[in-house]
Amino acid sequence: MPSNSKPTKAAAAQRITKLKELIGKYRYEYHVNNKSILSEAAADSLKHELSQLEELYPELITADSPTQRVAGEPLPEFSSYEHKWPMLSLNDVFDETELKAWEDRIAKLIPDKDMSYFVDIKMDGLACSLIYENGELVRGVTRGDGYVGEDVTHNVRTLESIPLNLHKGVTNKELLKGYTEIRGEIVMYKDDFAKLNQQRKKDGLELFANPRNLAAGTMRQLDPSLIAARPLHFHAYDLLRENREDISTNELCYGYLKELGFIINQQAARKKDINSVLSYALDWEEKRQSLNFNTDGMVIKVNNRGQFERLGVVGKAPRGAIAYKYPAEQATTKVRDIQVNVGRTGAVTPFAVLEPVTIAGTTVQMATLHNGGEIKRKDIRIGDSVIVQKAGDIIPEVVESLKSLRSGSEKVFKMPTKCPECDSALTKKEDEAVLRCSNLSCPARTHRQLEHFVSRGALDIDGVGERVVKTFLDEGLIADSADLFKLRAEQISQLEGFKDKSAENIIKAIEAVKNPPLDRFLFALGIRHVGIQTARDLANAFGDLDSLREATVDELAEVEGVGEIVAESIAAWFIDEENQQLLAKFAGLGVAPQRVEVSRDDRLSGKTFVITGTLEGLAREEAEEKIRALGGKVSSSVSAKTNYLVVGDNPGENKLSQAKEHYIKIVDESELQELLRS
DNA sequence: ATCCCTCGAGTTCA
DNA sequence: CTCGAGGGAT
Repeated sequence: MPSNSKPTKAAAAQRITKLKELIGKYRYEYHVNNKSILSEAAADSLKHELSQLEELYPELITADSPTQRVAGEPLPEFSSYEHKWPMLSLNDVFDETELKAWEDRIAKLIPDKDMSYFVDIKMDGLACSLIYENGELVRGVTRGDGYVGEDVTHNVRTLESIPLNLHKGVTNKELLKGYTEIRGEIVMYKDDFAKLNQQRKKDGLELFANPRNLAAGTMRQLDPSLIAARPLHFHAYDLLRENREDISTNELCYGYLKELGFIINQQAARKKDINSVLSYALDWEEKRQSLNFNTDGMVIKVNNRGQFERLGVVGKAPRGAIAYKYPAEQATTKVRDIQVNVGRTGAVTPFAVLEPVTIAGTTVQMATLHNGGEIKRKDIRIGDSVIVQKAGDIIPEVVESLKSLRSGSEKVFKMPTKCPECDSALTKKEDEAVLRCSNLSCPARTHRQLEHFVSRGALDIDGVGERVVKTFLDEGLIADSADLFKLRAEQISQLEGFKDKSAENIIKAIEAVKNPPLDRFLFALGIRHVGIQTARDLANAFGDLDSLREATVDELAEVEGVGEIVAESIAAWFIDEENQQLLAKFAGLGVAPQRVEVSRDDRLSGKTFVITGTLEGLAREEAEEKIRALGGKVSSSVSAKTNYLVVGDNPGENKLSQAKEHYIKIVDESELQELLRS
């Protein structure tokens, strides 16, 4: 959590006031205007900070603090409707210990031997209750504050997944008589959401924030025809009757819901004990990305509905059910500082140093800010409270700064005008976003270039990574990439942390890459705009280093994928005096790239592959290599021209949904192997 | 001139 | 993984 030292009482009081204001505003917008100005996770994070401060200074707790009350207000535009039975919320648990504590609590209250559980995915949508009289839909009501909701009958009638009449074929005919209430969640599927947003992007409209907000926003439209135009779906999870004996277990309940014509989650299942519940929940924590709707956890209920009733209600939540919440993917924290990094091309990129915060199970303390423009656009200042999330589940990103929480001591960050490494001037090209160090031999650039040279995909020297490169540079053993080939084992073994054996190994590894394939060597040189793909195209077109060196800009630009800008950049690199010396140095040390052989086997020619997720049998690079060897192309993003999407473990959501959209063939690893063999 | 596709560059943490 | 820019098709 933010702030590790204890704040003074005055500072805490000030902070508490601001937190209360912001959380209050969030609640108001959320419940009254159905607008989410913060994600639930971010709001939770702020509430957590608030309750921590209140714990520190209990005398600062007031009755109107968000930590003290629970309520919401119905929408003014719709008429309110009082729920016959309140739509309670659930208490949360976050880990095994808390889950087992819940089990202990209910076991004490009901010492039955035959306790089993019913588990379902907790959908991130809009809770809604449907009332049927004698089998006919008469009313739809939103959750509201749990006691009073909004009458959205006209709107729910437009959803195709909501039957206007309960299906007569149900095995329990009682359910078709009298009053029957069906509860469930209205959601928008992720692929539908992506499609809608893509269309809006094309039309230049502002993008929707997330499926839940869009579903909620849609339901509060007063014109039902607008709702019909948006793809919403109702997934049922509960059925309530005056006579509770009509349905004895939740498992049966789900069966009836299905028979009555409702969508239920396929993943819902009965579990015989709490350990099976836990492993099921953990299993879905990993697989949840593959669901077509968002979820932040699982709902666990006592399966027997009689037992559930007997357990009763504490506060605003039933004892017999619990929400097992997955770790949030968003949290709030503070920006301690903003610093900059100099990259291989001299690009200066700022990043935020954050108060460490746990997001989705990992501790985050840094996040890139991309460039000065980004900082300005998001108005991020040193000392700001910010919302941080993991983009694509891996890379942390600062979503926004919470301006209303500012105390006035925050500092505006200015991009430096001089290189932090070598003090040279920084320049920015017209309408380019990045700032670059003008000094071609800036030590930071040399350093990063060397790291690139030895990296995977480039020369890939075994045992030589970032750490070792830095040591060699600092100790003055090398000044450029060619110097690596001059190294002797005695020089290395003298350094701290290296033994004779490891020094030998490094020398061997360096020797082993003296004749790299031309494409890798070109890539390793680090010419601007020449990545591995372009390096490959160039290697294929020119065959050897000398022909490439002598090529004119026009000749270079004839290569597929190389245009004027890239051609100029390549020619300029070879003309540069220092680079010529470097190449001569390589030649003198016996470093000679191999000509590339063009493959005869072209069974996959004309086919474009994209890989997502982790493959089990072969490394990603190997797979790419094999596809290329057979004339296929491997691209990094899915488009209409992609032929196959190879899906491994933990696939990227985006690629998957785009592939589905373009009806691209999706293959798993074994199917890929099959393609490579046949 | 405009759109779509592809590639390069920079990035975090375990 | 995401963003933005370069290349090429239309």
